[in-house]
Amino acid sequence: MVSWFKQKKSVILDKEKIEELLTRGVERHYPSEDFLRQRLFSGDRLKLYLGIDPTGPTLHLGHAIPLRKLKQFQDLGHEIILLIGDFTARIGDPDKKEVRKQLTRKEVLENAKLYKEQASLFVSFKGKNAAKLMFNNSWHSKLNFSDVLDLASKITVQQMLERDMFRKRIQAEKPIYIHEFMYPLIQGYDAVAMNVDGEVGGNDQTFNMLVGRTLLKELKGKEKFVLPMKLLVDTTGSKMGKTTGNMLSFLDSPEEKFGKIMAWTDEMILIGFELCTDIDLSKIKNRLDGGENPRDIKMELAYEIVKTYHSDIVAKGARDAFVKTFQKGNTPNEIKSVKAGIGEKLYEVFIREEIVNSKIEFRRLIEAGAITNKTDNEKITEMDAPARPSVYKIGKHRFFEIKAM
RNA sequence: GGGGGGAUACCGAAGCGGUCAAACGGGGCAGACUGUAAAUCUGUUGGCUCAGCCUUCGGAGGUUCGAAUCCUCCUCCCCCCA
Repeated sequence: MVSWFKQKKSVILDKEKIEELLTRGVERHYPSEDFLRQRLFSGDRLKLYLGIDPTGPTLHLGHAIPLRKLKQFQDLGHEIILLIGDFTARIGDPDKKEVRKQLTRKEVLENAKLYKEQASLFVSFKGKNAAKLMFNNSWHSKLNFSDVLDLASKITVQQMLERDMFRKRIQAEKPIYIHEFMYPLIQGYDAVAMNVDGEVGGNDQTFNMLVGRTLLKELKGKEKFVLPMKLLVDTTGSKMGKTTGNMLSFLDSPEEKFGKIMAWTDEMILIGFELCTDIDLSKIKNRLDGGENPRDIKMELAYEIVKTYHSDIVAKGARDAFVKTFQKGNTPNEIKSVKAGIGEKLYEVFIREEIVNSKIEFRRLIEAGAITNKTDNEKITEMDAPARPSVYKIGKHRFFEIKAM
């Protein structure tokens, strides 16, 4: 009883903060918003987690959104866990089109290496309410076939088939392997293994998170809340997916991050503020409605986001670089520099440095008038133009400085 | 186990003996327009020693002057029946 009293005291019951937590960026609430509100006001210290599968070498902006939500829970004194899906990543969450290539344990661990460090930009792994880092291989690797059967008996095939990924596969007459089919079950078991009160994640994870909810209810009689977050997408739906390549990576340079955000459509400005900053949304909305140039508001968004990853000064620098390069058409301060030998042709250097893939690709760029020598302010029109020590620009965004060897 | 259908470039999808490096759509890249926006329009999207040549249509053989297209075997997938 004593410890229970202690826990009660450690949780903050700030009404405003709780409402912000319940609404900002949240797509839905399971089982209900009121359920979670009651839990938050009950004074209980809740245990919740965010699971990330280390399928790629770095976190990206999409991960930051639920991480920020996790942070809000942490700030209120709740117990938060960042779960690295080192087991689940090997299977891969089923994709709507193809069977994923299975990763090796080594690849997965390699990917996960920087995750904690990157996640600590948002949640704290230090101090008195430090976030915990867990790995789901530690329990999944111990389950045997009999355990798996017990779990599998809690979910029906019909329930599993509700997953849109599976439906799409079936519709497209593409194979679904049993190990993929079991993915939601495996991921769902995480909630049981950690015996949590809740989970946050992207809206695309709703199905998996709900499987966890079902399992926890079946096995421990516990009502797990599930908080799916809105996804950062443009009006057409899925422009920001990592497959399309324009997702902000944590490892992008500040300038790249700034530029990528500026390339978002205007319709994403408000959702961008909602999901990636703490700024009051009503003010932004008023300004947008008031006819202010969306570009300027987007610049602020880009600045705010870059600031969360780097620092105020760096964000300002990225903004200045953006203005200088794209609004005034100058050369950015920091550009990739490559060496060229005497007598080397421009295409030879570009191919060697993998700036272009082939000679014919270089030719196409020449023919399109896409390559400029910025130092001489001259368009390159000849295939065999020499590689001069100058700054070259390909298209709008790519700058290279060639230096003599 | 039986029967039928299918595997085509980054993805989807035409082609079914020569005119096929392969229509069309999406995505990518580039150009115009702009706010590096978005939308739109245009070009381009295997490689090279570039009016030509080489490699590519699941894999391996074969038929043919000639194959993505026909035949054989293999691998994989889907559907229907049991």
